[in-house]
Amino acid sequence: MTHSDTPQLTLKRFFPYRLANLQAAVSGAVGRLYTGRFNLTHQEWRVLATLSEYPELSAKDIATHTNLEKMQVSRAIARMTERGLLLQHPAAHDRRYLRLQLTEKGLQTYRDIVPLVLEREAYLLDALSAEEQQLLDGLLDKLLERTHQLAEQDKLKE
Amino acid sequence: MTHSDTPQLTLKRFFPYRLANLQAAVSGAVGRLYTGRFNLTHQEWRVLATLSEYPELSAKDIATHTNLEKMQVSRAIARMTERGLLLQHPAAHDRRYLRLQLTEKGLQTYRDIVPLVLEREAYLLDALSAEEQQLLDGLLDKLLERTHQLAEQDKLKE
DNA sequence: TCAAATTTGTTTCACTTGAAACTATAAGCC
DNA sequence: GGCTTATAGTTTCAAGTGAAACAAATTTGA
Repeated sequence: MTHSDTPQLTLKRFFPYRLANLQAAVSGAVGRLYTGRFNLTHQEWRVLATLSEYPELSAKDIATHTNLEKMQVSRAIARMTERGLLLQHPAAHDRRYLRLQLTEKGLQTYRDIVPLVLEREAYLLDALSAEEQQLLDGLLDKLLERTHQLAEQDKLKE
Repeated sequence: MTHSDTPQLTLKRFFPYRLANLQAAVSGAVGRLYTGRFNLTHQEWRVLATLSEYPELSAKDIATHTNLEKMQVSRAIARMTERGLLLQHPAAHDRRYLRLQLTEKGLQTYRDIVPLVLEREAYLLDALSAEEQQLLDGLLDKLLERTHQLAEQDKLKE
């Protein structure tokens, strides 16, 4: 290694940068499917997908499931309710909780979108062999685990 | 496969969702290094890194190199100039162009940050074996290529 | 039992952001 | 040359965002 005061950093090879670019591109590619025709934001799509999978969650639960802030969920819910995609009822056992329920229109929207995004996901992953896909899956998990460790470390140092 | 009207989608296993979560976590982990102590935004960091690598680029060039919009670059440049991190001179041959140049303070800031982010990148990637790292690199490239194809397709359909 | 603390969800306020309009300069074309 | 078009960068304006304050309901713990 030659002598140098500053370690080398090449932005184009910097992993966080590469990951950010890929994510933005993937997010855009999938987002184009539901922002235009279905007029859903990214967050609304997540709420829709989560409620389809787990009916009658509360806003809090959705925040947990979707990695969104409770505020973003609150706003997504408000817009979706306004547009007739879901209904809110205060829960009987604890009136702080909202029981959220997709309307038929909400469910239909979900059913319309799912094939589109799955097809696009499949197209993306088709760039990889089955083995590579499985490997990628594991790599993402390992990396995510590390970010949790870093978050822990930083929290302690605060 | 059992019969079902709607193909299955499990948000937690949905690749774009997983990628978005990982990216947010990685971006956060690295961002914490320069947002707090150095008071740089994500975009300012990219501009700083790019100018360190390629001195005297124009704003347009930086936008290209960093995957930022020209507007974001314009704003980053304005803030960084104000804070004494860089200088702008109109280019002699074409006065529309800005010749951007890091000041000593800008360079020093860069030199201070580089070891921190490189260390963090290394820590993240240490979750993977050398082979896995190389593989990941290739996978990201292949996937990125696919997103370009999708962008092309969508552009034509517009 | 009832005051303090906690939890769920909303709202406010200041800041950031993106799209489009705009300014200034240069290039193309007759 | 002079008119149109294109390009670099900035500004404006409306919409989106996050942090923190807030309201309402519930739990805790003397």
